[in-house]
Order: sequence, then C-alpha cells, then structure tokens
Amino acid sequence: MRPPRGTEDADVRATPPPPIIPMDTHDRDAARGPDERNPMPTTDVRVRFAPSPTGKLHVGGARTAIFNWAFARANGGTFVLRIDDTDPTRSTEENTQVILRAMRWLELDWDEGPEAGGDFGPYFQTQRGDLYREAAERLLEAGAAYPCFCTTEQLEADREAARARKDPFQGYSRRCRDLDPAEARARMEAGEPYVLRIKVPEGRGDVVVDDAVHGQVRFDAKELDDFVIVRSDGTPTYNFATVVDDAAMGITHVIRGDDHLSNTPRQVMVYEALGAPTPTFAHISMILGPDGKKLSKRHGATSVEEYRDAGYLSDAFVNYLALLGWSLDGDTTIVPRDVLCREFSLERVSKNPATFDPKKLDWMNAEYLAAMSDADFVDAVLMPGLEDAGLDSAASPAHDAAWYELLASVLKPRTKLTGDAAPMAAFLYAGDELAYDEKSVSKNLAKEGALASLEAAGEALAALDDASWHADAIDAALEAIPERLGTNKRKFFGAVRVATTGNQVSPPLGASLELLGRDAALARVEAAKALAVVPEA
RNA sequence: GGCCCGUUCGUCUAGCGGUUUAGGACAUCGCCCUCUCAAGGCGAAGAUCACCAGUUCGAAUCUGGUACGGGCUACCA
Repeated sequence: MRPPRGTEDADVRATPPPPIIPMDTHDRDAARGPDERNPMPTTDVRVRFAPSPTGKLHVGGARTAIFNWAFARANGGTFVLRIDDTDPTRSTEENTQVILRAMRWLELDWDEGPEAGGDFGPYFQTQRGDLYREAAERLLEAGAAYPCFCTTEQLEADREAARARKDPFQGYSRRCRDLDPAEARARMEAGEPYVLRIKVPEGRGDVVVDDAVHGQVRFDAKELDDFVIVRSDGTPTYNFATVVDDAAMGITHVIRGDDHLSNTPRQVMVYEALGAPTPTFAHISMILGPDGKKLSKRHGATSVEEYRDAGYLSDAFVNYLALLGWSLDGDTTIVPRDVLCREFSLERVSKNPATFDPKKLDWMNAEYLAAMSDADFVDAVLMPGLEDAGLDSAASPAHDAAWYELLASVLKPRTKLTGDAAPMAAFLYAGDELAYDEKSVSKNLAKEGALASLEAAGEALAALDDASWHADAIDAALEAIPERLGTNKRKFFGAVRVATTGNQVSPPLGASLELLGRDAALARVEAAKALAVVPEA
C-alpha cells in the first residue's frame, strides 16, 4: 500500500504546544469547500520558492521554482517568491536582479514577493531580522531553546572524542542544556559569547515527515542534536530562519530539493517549538549531469539565462524541466504551460534523480518553434535575429509582411535554436556582395557542365515575368532542364543553388529565388557564370 | 562511523500484485519522400525491471538484506 500523500495527517504530528509566534496574522484555517482532488477540507495552498542570491538561477533551482509555481496554479494557490539572503558575504543585489530576470523570462509569475508585494512581507530575509529575534526570544523564554557557551574548541574536542570511542551519535553533547537558567542569564548579560540551541524534547520519539513524494519518512529524534538556531553574532541559521518565515508566511507545502530531506526533522522541531503547524513537504530529486554527478558548471550551461541566450524558448525550457521528475501520463511529452498549470500534481513526481539531456531539450525547442505561427515566428525569432545581425529592422522592414511569412515558413522546420534562423536568411540580404562558400563553389560550380546549367537556368528564369515569380512557377520552369541537358538534378540544382545563395546548403530553391526576387536572382545567375570555370587538371 | 533517500531501455519516464511477449518520448540505426539541408512518414534495435532471499497460485509492483550512488550529520544554505 502506498502511504497517503499530500494530506495533512494530524496523527503523525505531536500536539503542538501553545503558539509562541502568534499565528493570527492570517486566516490559515479558513474553511474551504472540498475540491475534487482532495475531499478533505483544505486550507488555501501557499507555496514558496526561496532562492539565495549567491549566484545565478540554475537549472535545478528553476525546476524547483517551476514545480512550486505549477503546484500553486493547479490548486488555485499562492506562489510566493522570497529571497533568502541571510548570507551577507555571498548574497548580492546583482544576483537578486539576475534571479528576478530569469523568473520573468521563465514567466513564473509570483503572487507575492519582490516587486509584487503582499501581506506577508518583507520578502527578503535580511529585512526580517526582528521576526527571527522575536521568535528566538520567545523560544528562550518558553524553555524550548537555551543558550550554549561552548567554544568552538570544546565542540571540536567533543566531536573528536565521540569519533574516537566510535559513538554512533556525534552531535552536540548537550553540555549547556541543563545549565541553571539564572546562571545562564547572568553569563549572557555579562557578555559571554553564546549561541542559541533548540531543545529537542526528551522522549520525543520518532519524527515522521509526511512527504508528498517519498511517503512517510521516519527519523528517530534521538539522532537529532540540539542544533544552533541563532549564531553568536545574533543572526539566525538557515534551519531556523526558513521555518520562522515559512510559518509566518503560512506556507502549506514546502516543495524543495532532496538535499533538504535530512534537515526536515530538525525543521519540524522548530515548527513544534514555535507551535506552528507543519506544512506538507515534497522533496524532489536533484538534476544530474551526463556523467551522473550533480549538474554543475563543468557540464556546460547551468544558468537559466545561458539557455535563453543560447536560443531556447521559455515555453520549451519550462516544458522540458517540468518533465524532469514529473510526468503527465507517461505518453505525453509536449505539455504546454496551461496544461501544466491545470494538471501538475505532486503524486506524479518521481523519486529518482534525473539526468539532464540537452538533446531532448533541443528537440523540444524545435517542437515549440514549429508550433509557432509564421507571424509569431517572424516577430519573436526571425526579425530579432535579423536585427542582431544588422540585416534588417523591425522599425523599417526591408520587405512586406507576406515576404517575411514566406521566409518564416521555409526557415521554421530548419531552426532548432532561435539563432539559427537569421544566418540562413543572410544570402537574401547580400545584394551584389554575395559571399560564396569556397567548398560549395569547387564542388558545384567549378565543374564540367556547370556553365551550361547556369545558362539554361538563366534563360528559363528570364522567361518568367514578375507576376509569375513564385516558388511553384520557378520550380516548374527549372524542373525539366536537367534531363534536357543530359545532366542530373543534383548537379544542375547544385550549380543554381550555389550561384544564387552562395552555398550548397540552402532552403528550397523555388522559395529562395522567390524571396530573392527576379532581378537579383537573374543577376546572380549571370555573375556566377564567371565562377563556372573548370580548373586545369 | 551514524541516520536518511534512491536504483525500469544510453537518457527522461509509464507501471500502484495477474490486462506486460514491460508501454511512450529523446537519442541511435534502416527505409520512404527528395535538387541540398531540414522537416515529415514508416520501421528496427535497445531494459533477464541493481542483486539476493522471502511473502503469494502469481512480483517490476509487497517485505527483508546486500551492492552501488546520493544527501545530512557546521555558529553553509
């Protein structure tokens, strides 16, 4: 039997002590009507993505963000973006901006957070110091936390000793746990340095984490040591700050990386000490590189913006990442955002780590490109590419809309990355300065019979007037020539292709010539005759 | 060391005790289409379901162990 998932099982939690942090800041327990997915009355879903601005937004983080976002959307919930910038040495404002930009590119709109505001702010941990201090103070007063005066050296020695006697428990020795409160208070006031540690309740028994993807995961509370919640400089540690924030923000589902699963029982201790209900957890596996190791810089592009710049579509990227560890049904691979937002569920998240496969991303991108309308392709892919190449300008386009759409229809099936499109159209913008590819010339023009091919092609094309200058007519006019010349299509069309496009690889000839225009096409055929010289043997 | 997690085609996955000769997708290979390059169509190959025990009439699916990989065990997040 599969353990129940995604439910708020009360029986796996200890009865919470009276609240220490007032939880009346929001209406968490407002009764909602039962929904189809879960017949039990549930609170409104609130999830959060909480990146640390210590670097760019990476592929793994993006996937975590996508899962949170999709889960919120699928459940009519709220998606909160919080910046966990507690590490002042590694967090930067610039990284925050980069992350926000990446989130916007991914179109993962957040309901609360930086720039969006919300009732549970501020959404930067550095601005929530008072909350942590207040929570720590309450825990201290309630006896759920205690000051520890042990020095680093002492702790080091304790650990060493535990190792030496092969003690399976190598956590904190709890030396300061039972200090006389008055004495402790006196030492604190005397200015002796101390940290605050959580007091894991005696006889707590198993901590059962009800994980929506792993099922129930059991931890023996005896394995948990009284970990530090406030450092000697007064700043909160991660396991404390996140819980204070998640509790205060009313987060109902914590969807995050697998690496936090082992930390979860510690965090549960904090929830319980705080008197806050524990959320449902969902620990998703990490993303691996092709070598089976955790995806990192040495595997190439890892930041979201690198993918944007490499020519991937946001929609395709999100679709691909969504499928890394989640599936709609096992058969469907193209899952557009709206379907993802409707169908995403934690039940279908897989437990095992996934290897990032750039090839499949490429395929996915091509699929999304192919699905675009010609007009959209022009606006989103082709024209930006032409502008970047300095060939054209959206403000004063060189051609009419129909021309661009014809070009788009021809280029679309040939582009995998957005940047592929414009270079394929460059020959249309070369005018008299067409650059011929050397190898193409030697293989197709500097050949026996090439000159005759060009002459025949030139004549046939000249016979078409402007009104009938269309791909179909052009193809029809050239179709029979090779046979008449006693040559084959490959050689004939190869010569014409290189003459007009400069390369032996090009979009289909008829369309290429239509796009080039009658005058330019004829001029190029004429000019290329000079290249149709058979080299001396 | 201790605790926790994971293990189905090369890759992402479907699978929730009999419907499975383990399905789909990417990649690979072949054929077709074809004036190049793509796209497209059709098809092939590819997984003794990590291993070993057990439960069961029956296990990829349940249980236990082993191996391998990963995480946590910090005054990092």
